Amino acid sequence: MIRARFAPSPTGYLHIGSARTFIFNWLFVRKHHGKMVLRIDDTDVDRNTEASLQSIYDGLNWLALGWDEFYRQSERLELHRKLAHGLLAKGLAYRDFTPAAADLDDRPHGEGPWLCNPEMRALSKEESDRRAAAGEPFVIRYRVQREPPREVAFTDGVYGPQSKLTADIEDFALLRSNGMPTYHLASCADDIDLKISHVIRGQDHLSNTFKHILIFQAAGAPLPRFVHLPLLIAPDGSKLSKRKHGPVVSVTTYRDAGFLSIAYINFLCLLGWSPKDNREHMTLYELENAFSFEGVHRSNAVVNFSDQDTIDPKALWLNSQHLRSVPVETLAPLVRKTLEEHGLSPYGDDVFFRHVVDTIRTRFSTLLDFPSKGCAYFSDDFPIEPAALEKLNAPGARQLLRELAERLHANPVFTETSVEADLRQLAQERGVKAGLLINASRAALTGQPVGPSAFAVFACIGRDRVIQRLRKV
RNA sequence: GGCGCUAUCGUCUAACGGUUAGGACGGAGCCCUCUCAAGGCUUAAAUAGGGGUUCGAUUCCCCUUAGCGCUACCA
Repeated sequence: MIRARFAPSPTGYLHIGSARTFIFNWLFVRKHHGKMVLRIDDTDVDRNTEASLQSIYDGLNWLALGWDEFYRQSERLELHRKLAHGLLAKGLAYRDFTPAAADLDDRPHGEGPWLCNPEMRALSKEESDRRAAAGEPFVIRYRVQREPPREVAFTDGVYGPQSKLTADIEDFALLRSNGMPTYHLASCADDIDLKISHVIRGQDHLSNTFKHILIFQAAGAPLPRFVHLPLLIAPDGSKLSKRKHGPVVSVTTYRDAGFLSIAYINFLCLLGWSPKDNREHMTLYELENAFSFEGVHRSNAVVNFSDQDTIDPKALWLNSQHLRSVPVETLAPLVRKTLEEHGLSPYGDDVFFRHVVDTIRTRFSTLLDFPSKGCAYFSDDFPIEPAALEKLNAPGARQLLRELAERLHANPVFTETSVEADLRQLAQERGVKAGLLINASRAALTGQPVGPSAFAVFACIGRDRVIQRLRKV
């Protein structure tokens, strides 16, 4: 049984890189009919916030992929502590009574890496027990094998065979002096307990994996398969951070920019992964079928944004692709919701609304375009753009539009073809090019010089409003 | 400093030793056309550098360089 987990820690909003990790986990699980576990890694009490937990839910809910099981590490602390004390009892870990370094610079370094505090590592059991009983604070550290050093090895699902000597691994902490587990301990203890078969996470954990393997082995647990994903980075090669790059890195930014979640998912999948057959615009179903770790890259991928353009152009392009290709039944409710958020409500019934959405969506690239560029389709109160005004100011245009209004009024039939016939006939009678009337009509009806075929516009605005708008030009 | 990972157009990527190094976004141009998109076509744009191995290297090996990660009682 395939069991994968996504384990964010609530120390910030849902990060774009985390979202991609979640998506890759999800795709892998779904493809193999496994279970997706959402686990909140909240063992760092000082940095956890309710707000970031909420942001994680907001982001994940928007992606709408779902998960099968849910856990919070803070509710499983006994399990973690039990493992740490078990290792202590077996001599595989030891107490370190050295006070925590207040400053990172206090750490001993320079010549080679810091490996351990030999005095503490050598403390006798009796001495260690005595000092602990006396109430002296301590951290529990894993006792990494030193003499002789041995090789720790595993095969990564993306990066292939990996190995490291224990001589290069420091005696890392398992349990803090405040009794809280460290990330390494909690993560492994839970992965063991939750029977995680595949640990799929960011490449920043690749070197940590050796420590994790040591914990798994000490606990006598079978190793899961480890799969590391290349990181998402900024155009300057630095890692994406909110402080430096602003809201670009937050998932909700894309949601609020009018993205379809499938487009965002599609975009993220293409960062560090490829179906290898030149497909780019893919449905969720297609992604699910195409996904495999074979196609995952080993180098980091740049999210291409700038100060002026905070959205990656390819993401925008994919959004416009999905906007015009998702079933209109799927799109219409999203558009309706967006309109409502902007104080607009569609004319007519559902069928008519869908027709309008279907007509105008082909030249939009985000949901936000519906209330802005599409304003005239949902409200009588729309701005006239300067370029549209020019079309209206063409010689004779306004007069002809008013005449057209009366022709349409006189004709009980109102369809794209009937309107076209009426308009062309009028143009011919008055000796003007149809294009003049066509462009002026679009300008009058929508306030814009650009848009769908003018006759489609007539149909989308509706007979009564068309006549009303043309009469008052 | 130590250990590890990585390196193809501006960006995302394809090419599992033999290709005129392919596609996409973005750029430029053309076509289509009632406008604007879309769509179609064309075009500019890349194998970090140096050594090997090989008949032949984007591809395999080594070195250099650059970037990234870990090196915390953060995750």
